Amino acid sequence: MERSSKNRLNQENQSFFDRVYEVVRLIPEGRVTTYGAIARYIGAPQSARLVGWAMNASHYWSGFIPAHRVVNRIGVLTGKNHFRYGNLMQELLESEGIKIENDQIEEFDKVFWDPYKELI
DNA sequence: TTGCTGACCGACG
DNA sequence: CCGTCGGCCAGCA
Repeated sequence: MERSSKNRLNQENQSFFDRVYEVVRLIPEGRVTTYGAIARYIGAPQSARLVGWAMNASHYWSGFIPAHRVVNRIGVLTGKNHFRYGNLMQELLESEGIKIENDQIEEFDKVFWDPYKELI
């Protein structure tokens, strides 16, 4: 049998999901980042969709993962429907001082936190 | 086992 | 300014 893709590990011996969670936990309170930025940072620039999938799976994670601080590249709360109720994601962000209008983060460029720049 | 599908993104036409 | 498409990895039928 060929090696299953299921347990494929990258060069740092961590699964793709583990690396995603690691970065998400580093997002400062009151800041947000994007699926694509995370994907780029962990060396898989074309795997932005998987970052979203990882957020979906993060509900089963025991630790705290601030999935609400991850939005799409233009600052829209595309993942809001995956939270326990409709506007939980927005409430969490607003409680951290982020302003939102029609699922769009206002002044997105000011709260955007890019791991590719902030982390070395 | 194969074959979708997804909280995305960039490239094309 | 649209719409569409390929790609990446994991999970499920």
